Amino acid sequence: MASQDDVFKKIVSHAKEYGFVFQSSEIYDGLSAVYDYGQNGVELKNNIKRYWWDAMTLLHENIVGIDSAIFMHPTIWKASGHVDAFNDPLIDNRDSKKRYRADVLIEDYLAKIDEKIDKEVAKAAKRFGDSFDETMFRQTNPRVQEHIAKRDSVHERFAKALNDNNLDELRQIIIDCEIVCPISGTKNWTDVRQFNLMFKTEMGSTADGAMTVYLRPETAQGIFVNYLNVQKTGRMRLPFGIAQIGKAFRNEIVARQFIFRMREFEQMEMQFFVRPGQELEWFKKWKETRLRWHKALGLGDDKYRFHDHDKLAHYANAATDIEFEMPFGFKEVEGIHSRTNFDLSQHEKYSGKKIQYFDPELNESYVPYVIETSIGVDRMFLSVLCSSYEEQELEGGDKRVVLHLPAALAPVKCAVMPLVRKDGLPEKAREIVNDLKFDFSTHYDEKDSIGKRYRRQDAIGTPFCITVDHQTLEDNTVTLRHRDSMEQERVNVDDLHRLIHGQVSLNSLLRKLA
RNA sequence: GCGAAAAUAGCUCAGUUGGUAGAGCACAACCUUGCCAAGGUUGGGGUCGCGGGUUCGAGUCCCGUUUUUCGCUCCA
Repeated sequence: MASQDDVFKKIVSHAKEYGFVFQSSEIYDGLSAVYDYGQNGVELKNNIKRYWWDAMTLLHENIVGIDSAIFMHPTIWKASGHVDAFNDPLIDNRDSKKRYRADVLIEDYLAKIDEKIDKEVAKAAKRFGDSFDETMFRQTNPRVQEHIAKRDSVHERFAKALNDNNLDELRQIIIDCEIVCPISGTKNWTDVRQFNLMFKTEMGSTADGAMTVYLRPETAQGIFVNYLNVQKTGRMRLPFGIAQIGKAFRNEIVARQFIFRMREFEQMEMQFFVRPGQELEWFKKWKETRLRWHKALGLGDDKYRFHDHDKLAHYANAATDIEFEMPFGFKEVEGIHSRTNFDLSQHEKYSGKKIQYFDPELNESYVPYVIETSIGVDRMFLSVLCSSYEEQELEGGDKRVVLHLPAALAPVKCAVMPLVRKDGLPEKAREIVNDLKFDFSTHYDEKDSIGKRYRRQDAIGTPFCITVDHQTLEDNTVTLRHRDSMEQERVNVDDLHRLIHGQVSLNSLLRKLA
């Protein structure tokens, strides 16, 4: 396990040293759980996104893409359940380590005062018998009056604190009322915090005209609210899917493990709309389709497993994760959910618009059911990086660090280098670059020894190195060096394009899926 | 969020009882160089995460804070 941690540390260092991932705002000490992609990272990430996008939209004629805004109408998050589920003021007891809703603690306390009053009343009623005047008793009895005064003053503070969303005041009420933890019996409380996972901001420039809007915590809702637009303008017939790639934001309480759990992250989601009753059949189909997409990358079939959910979310009737073996264990990379008609029905209810599909075969209208495939771009990036990283011992005791990236995902496809920096070799190499650069991301490098230059390319996962030597000037051939085997072959310059294209194009990956 | 550990050059790290901030690799320039991190010369780069305190003097001791990692907790 320790060596696994070491490997992960090395991968994180490597990611920084070679321009894949940097900590955000690093020169200002960084920002917790936010990361930037560097010059090589952005290329790798874009290639991953392109692989997914093409697999969805090119290979399925009934799947189209959209790009919805990050800002959405706030009511959408009420409809989806995101607002209510995560707006509670929470407080922890440091001794029992239990977490409570602060408002519930105070309400319980108020209820207990009422119980005390009722007890006093009951006792008096027993004593006075038929002549007991309850209203009079409540208004005049000093002990009851004391309880009522206490209750009313606390209730007033409580209502005001809730209304002002004043968390400090909520805590102060708990302290002042000497409310104890039901488990530990102590008053050792933390601050009251609101664990809303959604980031809030304001839209509109004037204070009174401003509206609270949220940064979306998932991209899925952007698809649901555009269901009608796409279905109608695209003349889509069920079953069909809508795909989207975009940023999402979650104010995670604990965000850790490098780019595995970030506060700002990117999702690739596809919502597939089907006839009610057929959803589980499609769920199964998409499980297989998605796993095939992962395995086509060749990172190792044994690195994947399904994790079926036993406990289902309120909106789902089946759910599974595709987990990938990271250096820190099997972790969720993609989720596949059968979301029923929950989301579209909720939007029907909250928007007042009819969101249905007229099925010409059944001759009836219904709210479609949805199968969702949702994959984290950054997690995918991490899984590719981790499984590609290798420290090799070479013959003669040399070492090299090589990224065995799938060639189609590599940030740089080939590097062209003159064997020596003289005799017209650099010029010839430039000539080759100027031809290849229109189709492939191509590096030129003439600095340092040839071995060193190979190692530099290995470290960022460049699949091919092309070396120009004196023979090139005579017969127009170069050596083509393969990253993984380190083997070289002598090929004609005119064949380079064809040879490289066959290995590095997305096309070659996509064909495995057909 | 709680507990623990760490932070020194781009990377990996050393830095003695508190006494002028170092190494290897990397980077830049020039020379040399015929295929897997070659050699030579020269150079750039660090207010030791940040802010206080103790001290004649702090990378080193104390307090706070930020970030990261690990365990627990949480995860619609």
